[in-house]
Amino acid sequence: MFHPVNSRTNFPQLEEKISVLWKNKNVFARSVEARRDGRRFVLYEGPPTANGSPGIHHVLARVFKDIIPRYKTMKGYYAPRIAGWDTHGLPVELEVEKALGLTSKKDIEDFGIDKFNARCRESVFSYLKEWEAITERIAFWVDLDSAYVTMNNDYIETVWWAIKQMWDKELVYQGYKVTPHCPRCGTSLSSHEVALGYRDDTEDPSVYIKFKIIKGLPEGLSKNKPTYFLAWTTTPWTLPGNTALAVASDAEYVVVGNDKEYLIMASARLDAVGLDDYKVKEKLKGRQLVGAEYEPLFNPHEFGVERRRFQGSSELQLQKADKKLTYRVIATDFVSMDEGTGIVHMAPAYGEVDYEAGIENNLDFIHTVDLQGIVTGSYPFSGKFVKDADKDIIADLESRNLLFRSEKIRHTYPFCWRCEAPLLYYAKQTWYIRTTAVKNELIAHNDEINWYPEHIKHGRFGDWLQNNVDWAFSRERYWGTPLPVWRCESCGSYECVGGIKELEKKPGLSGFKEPLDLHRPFVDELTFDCQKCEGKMRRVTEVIDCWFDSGAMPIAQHHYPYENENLLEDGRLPADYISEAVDQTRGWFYSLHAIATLLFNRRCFSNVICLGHVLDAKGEKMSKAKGNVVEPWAVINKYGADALRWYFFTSTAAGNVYRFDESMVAEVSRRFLSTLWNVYSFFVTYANIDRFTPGGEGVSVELSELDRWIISELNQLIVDVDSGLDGYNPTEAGRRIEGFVADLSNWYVRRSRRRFWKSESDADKLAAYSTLYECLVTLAKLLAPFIPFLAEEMYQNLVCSVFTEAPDSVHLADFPVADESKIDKQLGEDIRLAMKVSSLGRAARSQAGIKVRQPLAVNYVGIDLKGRESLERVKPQILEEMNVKELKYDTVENVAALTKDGYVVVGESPCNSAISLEISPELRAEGVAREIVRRLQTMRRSAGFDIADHITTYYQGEAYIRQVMADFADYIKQETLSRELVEGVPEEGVFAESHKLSGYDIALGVKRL
RNA sequence: GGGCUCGUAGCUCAGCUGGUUAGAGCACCGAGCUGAUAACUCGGGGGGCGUUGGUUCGAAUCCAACCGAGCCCA
Repeated sequence: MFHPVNSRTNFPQLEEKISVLWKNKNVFARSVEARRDGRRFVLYEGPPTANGSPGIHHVLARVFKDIIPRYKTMKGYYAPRIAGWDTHGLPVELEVEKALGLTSKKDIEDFGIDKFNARCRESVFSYLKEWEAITERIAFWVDLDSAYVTMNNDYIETVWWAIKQMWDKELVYQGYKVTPHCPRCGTSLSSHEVALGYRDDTEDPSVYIKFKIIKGLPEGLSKNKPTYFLAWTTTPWTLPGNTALAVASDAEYVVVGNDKEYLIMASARLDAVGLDDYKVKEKLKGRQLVGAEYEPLFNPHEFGVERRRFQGSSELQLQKADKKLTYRVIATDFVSMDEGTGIVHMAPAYGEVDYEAGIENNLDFIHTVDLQGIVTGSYPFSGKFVKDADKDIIADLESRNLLFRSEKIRHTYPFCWRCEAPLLYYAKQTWYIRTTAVKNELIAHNDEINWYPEHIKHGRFGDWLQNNVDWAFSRERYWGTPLPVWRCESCGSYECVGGIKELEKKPGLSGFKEPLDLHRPFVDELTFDCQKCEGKMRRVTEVIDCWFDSGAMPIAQHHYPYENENLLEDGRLPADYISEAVDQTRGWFYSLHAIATLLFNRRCFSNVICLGHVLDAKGEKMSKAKGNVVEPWAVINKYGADALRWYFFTSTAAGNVYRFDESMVAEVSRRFLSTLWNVYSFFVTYANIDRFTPGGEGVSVELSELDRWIISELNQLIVDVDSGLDGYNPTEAGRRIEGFVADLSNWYVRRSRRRFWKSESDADKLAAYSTLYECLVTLAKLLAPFIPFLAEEMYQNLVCSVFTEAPDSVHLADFPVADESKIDKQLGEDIRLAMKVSSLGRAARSQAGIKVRQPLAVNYVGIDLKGRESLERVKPQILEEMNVKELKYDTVENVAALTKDGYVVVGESPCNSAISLEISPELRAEGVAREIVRRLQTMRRSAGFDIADHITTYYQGEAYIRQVMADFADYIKQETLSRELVEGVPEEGVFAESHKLSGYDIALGVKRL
């Protein structure tokens, strides 16, 4: 006996019950261990930060991370999965700053780095419980107990080791990077923060400056008059940092002159600048200006400022003092003709594009401002804040006749969202990893990766690699893996430390405290002796980008190479599979790829499903501000985790955006899960009535054609689902299962109903039970990776309750293997056609107003010869489904012509169907008998009888009814489980009703025996 | 501003190696069936396949530009 299954169920409740079962039986761990001898299958879990609650998009990623290893486990792979937590980074710091009311780096330092970092340490696990709860609730099977944590000493030590490896290969260097910088908070802002602080209508200077040309003058100009390039800026304070002018190669430039001077600018901007009273002397292309040299507005060497020069990368070389310094004109592709003069002032220290152009053109690089926004050096305006220095600079230029015009404009400018100080784009010293040195390898290894969807490979990710720039990986912050670089206070030499033992051996080490904490400020106190001089080595202040932390997880989670030293050989790197959302292409996907390439020159992962984002029902991004964030718990508690999982797997291709609407999950539950459940419940109900016990292997039963058909479909399904999952396409695989379940429910079970219902337990009935049983058990296994709860419920009841020797969880079972010899493509096509013809027949009946319950003599089908053969093979099914005595074939044309003989014809290419409206007395009587049966069935139900209850039926009626009751007595008894058909008034208390059937009055009564 | 993706029925999605009249599910309307099924069956309304060009005998499908959305980067 199976446990009785109600046709309705509460999925969330069921799931929680199953969850407990798994826990009690330790199923996850056993499912992994059982495959210990199998080939390894490695999932890397991209670590989330547990300082906020998990959102619906996290559920999406986690179920995709789950399904593939579950499938692989069932296929015999050894697939341990380790959870991980990302614990460092600016978001964590910002959260803590907010909680403590701190607004600047100075605030943090006053508060104390030790106390601040202690708060960060607490904060990162503030939602750990909730993360663990949801992970378990959605059945993302991952080892939470051995989770790696990026802030642990072992983890950090491996990260240090990784940096040291790169350091030794000279892949780490110091350069500059232009970032939006708040001079008051003393920190860079992320682009997200910058976006918070844009202000329209900001008043700024708008000045036109003259740069005097020294060399490369256009010919034919009077040598007596000076010639200037005219450039424009809204940030005069960056002018002392100017080291080049940029033009557009293809644009037209003009030389205009008056009696005192010549000016050069783009013709397109002449009117806007208002040089009407100047005469055009010459026209030329931008490229003709390239290389022309001009005099700096301020020679840095005269004001005690250092001058450095790019060497083709972010590295800079100090330049000697040069009294006759000149700068030159370069061509770039970003010169705008919508504002300014078409000649752009370039200050590589104070603009991102300027900086990039600096690298490309080996320009000079000059810093004239410090991090507080104060002008350095010995300029007349030194010591002033940049925005205050503006007017002094303008005045200075005017006094030297280098100012053409000075105005004010209003435009949009970014301010610090916390302190409202104007942001400065500022080149800061930063540590870089020279990823460009391995660019070819990055590209080559990307070729070895299977991307789903495929376009990411050469699209978003491939492009990113093609345009690779060195990784600026240091952060001037507090809560992160400290950069393991020490600098000598006296000679300035650097050393990189790659591990704790190495550190302990450093001569003169001081500040080492137990218990060791590799975070600031404790590492900052570790000093040792310089090997080159008598000086002391002190750690630089930076921490590293937390993307480096997470990108190092393949080795750091195993504390490589200090432990697990064989991890490169035993299949743990590369991973077989990872999955995250698309925004990780330049985040985690990249950091994994880059680090593995830099360290080991191999790819880091072999297959990756790159997920689309989850948007709200209107297609808009979810945000707290909009209030459209979907709370995963609400959905899970209402519909269950399986419904949500199924929605994520099948609603759209994984790479597309998800337009999340709760009603979609509801639909999934109704359409798919409850259909499946009802087939299951139907089976259990009838199997229990008939005390069916599955025979297991080796018991042969004579299958009917219908059985052979669904078994054929089932085996085809196994092939399809297997190849879908093997190809990292759960969507396609899931949709196939949906199709199968629809066929199973709406054709196989409907067509087999009578086989289950009939009283005698013959071979045919056994075949039906065996077949449906096989379908359900196989479905449970196929579905296990998708909807682990429901699959388990079915398996527990269908398999475990019968076969004590079977694995005690569906997740310990093997994935089904198709028996391709049972796939009968022809039979599949035959049935498909039978379904179509049945549909046409029903349409014809519907049009004629004749119920399916009324038997008809003949059904004409217009179809080609091949179709006739098909239908002939499955004829009994059609006869029964259509309730006709005979099926006749003809050409489509001839069948269509039957209309004029009073037939009703319905057609849909390539076939049609016709029925006659004539009904013989015999057929009419049979129809009435079926009406009576239906009535009695309904009454049984209304009376509250059990399906298997036997009854006595009472009837009264006119002669015709009595005749029908007599003629069809056996049939009626069998269908309604009536032991007797008694003519007469039922006794007191019997459930009775009166009806008019086909024009005849009838009174019926049913009594449970 | 650049890159990638997406745009097909009211909604969610198929179709897109070019080839009859563009499909499914849900929703809606009408009818039917009902002792497995909040299921099912039949019918109906609802589509200028984002727009505009081009290639072709033929374009939802290939190409180009544009528009809109999402993401990433400026």
